[in-house]
Amino acid sequence: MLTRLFSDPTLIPEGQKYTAWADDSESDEDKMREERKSESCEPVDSQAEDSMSGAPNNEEVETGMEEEEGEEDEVDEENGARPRKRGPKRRKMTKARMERFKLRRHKANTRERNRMHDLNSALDNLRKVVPCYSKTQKLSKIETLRLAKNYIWALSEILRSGKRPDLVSYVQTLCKGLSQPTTNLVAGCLQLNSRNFLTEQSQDTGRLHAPNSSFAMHPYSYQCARLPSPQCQPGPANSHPLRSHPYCSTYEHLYGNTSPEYTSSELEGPLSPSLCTNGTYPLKGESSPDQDKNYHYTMHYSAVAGSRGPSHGLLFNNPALRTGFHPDTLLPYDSQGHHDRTPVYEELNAFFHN
DNA sequence: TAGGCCATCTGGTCCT
DNA sequence: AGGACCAGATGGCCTA
Repeated sequence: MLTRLFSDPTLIPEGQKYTAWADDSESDEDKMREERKSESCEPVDSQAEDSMSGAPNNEEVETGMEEEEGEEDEVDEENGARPRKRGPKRRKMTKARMERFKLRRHKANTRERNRMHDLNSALDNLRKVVPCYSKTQKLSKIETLRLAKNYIWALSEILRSGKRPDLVSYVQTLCKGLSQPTTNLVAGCLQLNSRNFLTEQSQDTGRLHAPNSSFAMHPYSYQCARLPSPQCQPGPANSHPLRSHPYCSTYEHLYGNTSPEYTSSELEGPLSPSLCTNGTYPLKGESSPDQDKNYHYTMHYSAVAGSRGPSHGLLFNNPALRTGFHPDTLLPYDSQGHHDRTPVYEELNAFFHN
């Protein structure tokens, strides 16, 4: 690869590993890529750069780039050949200019890589603060953004209305526009029994979209029953999944049981088999006996507790919160351990149960 | 094997 | 001039 020709380890930030750099063996694919790069290597050098280059004409490199030179190469588009390129004429590449171009390109590639890594890092942080975080089964970028948007919207509605949202509506809000696997994941994280979901959806539409529902003004359609995520399914014996799963907080944990059909007995009983009306998207490892040890999902509500300012006065102006709940004691998310926010959960839980 | 997701390279554009 | 940002292209990996 071209970049490898100029691979300078000092240009790679410490602690960052890139596949392209880590792999020292040059595969056929790499060679093909290099050839492709050489073909597209047509830098337009500035006059200044040209003047800097004191290379004599006999230093001109015989490469495919010179093919762009001359009128004879500007082929008529109607003939189906390459379109005539605009801009200044390509200058012949001397070795020195070629070296400078490659160095420039290499530096730009490094910057771009770092930029994308920063972007991915930020995305990872976002994954941690939206519901259903998992280190082992990450949400895709687009799904993370969608879920984050829905989550923000749901929290905003809670703040605005000051009411406990309906469980199903809450899940619907979170899952709006998400893919089926992600929807299953979120629903599973919320311990939403798929049978209940179907029942409520088909029989209780009026309640779901009742005027007093926090999420009633944004109805949307669903195509499939939401599967209880295997990651949060009940463990062996009579252990409640929420109790057996230290990182699996739930809607009920926070808001209490608000759905008539969503009883604790159903929660504690065996969940119905995985159900999907369109028969697709069973999650990987759904029936795996050791599924619990492989997945750890969290539900996050600290954003509600951490909200401040006049626009979020609802929670903190609530008398229930004035007793024993001190928002000033809350730390920014980054300064807290990710799984170390139990007191916040408890206080929020107390608020929603008052 | 097709499709989704991702990392990387690349050239263009805009800004400082 | 150089960096940031962006979008297109490409190929690898994984899964249904």
